[in-house]
Amino acid sequence: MTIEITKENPSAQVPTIKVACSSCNLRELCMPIGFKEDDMHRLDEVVEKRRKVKQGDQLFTTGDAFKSLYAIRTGFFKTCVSTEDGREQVTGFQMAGEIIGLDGIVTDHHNCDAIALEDAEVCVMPFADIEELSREFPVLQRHIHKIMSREIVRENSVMMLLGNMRAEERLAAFLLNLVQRLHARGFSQSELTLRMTREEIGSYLGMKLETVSRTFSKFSDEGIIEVKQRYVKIINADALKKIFNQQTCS
Amino acid sequence: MTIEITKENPSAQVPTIKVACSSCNLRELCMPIGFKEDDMHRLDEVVEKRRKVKQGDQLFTTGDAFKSLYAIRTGFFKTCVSTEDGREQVTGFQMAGEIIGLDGIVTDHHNCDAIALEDAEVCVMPFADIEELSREFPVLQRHIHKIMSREIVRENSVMMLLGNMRAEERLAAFLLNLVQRLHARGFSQSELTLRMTREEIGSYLGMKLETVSRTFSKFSDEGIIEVKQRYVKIINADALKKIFNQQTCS
DNA sequence: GCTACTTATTGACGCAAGTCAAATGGTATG
DNA sequence: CATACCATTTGACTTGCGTCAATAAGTAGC
Repeated sequence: MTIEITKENPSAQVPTIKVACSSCNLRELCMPIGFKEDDMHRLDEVVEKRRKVKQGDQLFTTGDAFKSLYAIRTGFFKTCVSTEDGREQVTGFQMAGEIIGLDGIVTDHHNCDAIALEDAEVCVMPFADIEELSREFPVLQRHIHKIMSREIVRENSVMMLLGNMRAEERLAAFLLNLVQRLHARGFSQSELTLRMTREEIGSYLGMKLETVSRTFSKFSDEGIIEVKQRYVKIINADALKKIFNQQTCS
Repeated sequence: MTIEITKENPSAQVPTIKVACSSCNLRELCMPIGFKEDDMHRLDEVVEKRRKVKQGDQLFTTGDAFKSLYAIRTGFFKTCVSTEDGREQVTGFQMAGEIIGLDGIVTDHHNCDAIALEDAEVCVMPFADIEELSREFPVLQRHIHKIMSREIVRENSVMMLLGNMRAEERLAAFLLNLVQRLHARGFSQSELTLRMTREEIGSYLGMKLETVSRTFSKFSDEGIIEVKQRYVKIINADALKKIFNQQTCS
């Protein structure tokens, strides 16, 4: 039995209830397109239940048994890995419609931590079910492959960022990527509220929080952006793109 | 029809000839274990043909249509991405038994260049066939998923390297990873011949070739390794591991 | 074996980003 | 609404690595 979750029925949003992808407004972000109407309801089987994660709590942590992938329904996450001596590397920031947990497939245990940066809700998708259904539906199979490939390609460009770029380029790339993803979700193309601290941005971009702060201030002084704590407004997107793309001088 | 390729029959190793995974000595590296004897021969269908790539040549390049994954049979590759202004980031080094091309799935076009660092031979595996067969064989399906997940996890640790570690730690990690993979292929645990230049190592590790060279010399002065151009001998693996793991002082 | 070219090593110096530190602004808690 | 605690900003100083440059060691072509 499937219970439709709507804004009008918020009390239905408890972890143990069956939920439907077929009626989810994020479907086109996390599910394949081109499904037939009939098959769509088979897809609903993938989502076992929903789970709420409070800000600051972990969805999973390194070493946890891997059982499911998670589609973010609401909220914002960071994933990170740590060295033995406690240094932390943020490996990504994830928002609604994105899938986390792929790191766990290879060893059957998670290889990073996923932490909610704001109160969040995820769809729990048992990986065994995903595999079974994707044997039946080539379009789902292809979709899963694309999601994993996309993550590989994303990480390639982060490596480029970390290996070759200077602080200003990194932050410009970061901001552009963030607004672009937010825009795809119906938010503003020029304004955003950061869900992470300067330290977390710095960890992701391979720089110290002071350098992040200074670079924000520099962009602000140059009239490229407006910053007030977590609020950022992009005044001159072209200037940001120019910093990111060429940095011809040097 | 399948023609078995052996050392005794080298003339069979031309690109257009059908080849067999079932008799390949690298099978346990690139193919799933637990296949039944009968099914094993179905697996042979995956490899369409072999392809030779000369040192310095590209197996594929950014923008090429994606059609196949490649299993490296012999030789050594680097994969890299570039910025518009020509800066290059090496995203990985791949050796026999490893799979390249996963970057192409998401957009149906390759998103990096794969270049042979020595004469190489790869098994061409059309992705459509892989997908079809993996619908039939869950063990193959799971294997593909694990390979992609492994790549994601590997890139996570490169991000840690690039974002948090100092030059010595990066090079120590690099050397340890390389000998470990070579050892798994039956080579020495303590000696290796680098297939890449200092510049390529530097690109991978986010440092300049001079810094790579200096760090090699420093390890050599400290008696941790012996270096003569591309030849490297690890004298004190524990010292390397210590540099990589803690770097407690700083 | 000579010439030309690529790769690697080493030194001297400069700078982008790190470190340390202090002040300020925000936010949560009782 | 006062207290405590973070997060952020900014300044002063340090440093690891980059840059530039010269030399040496390999390697390929003729």
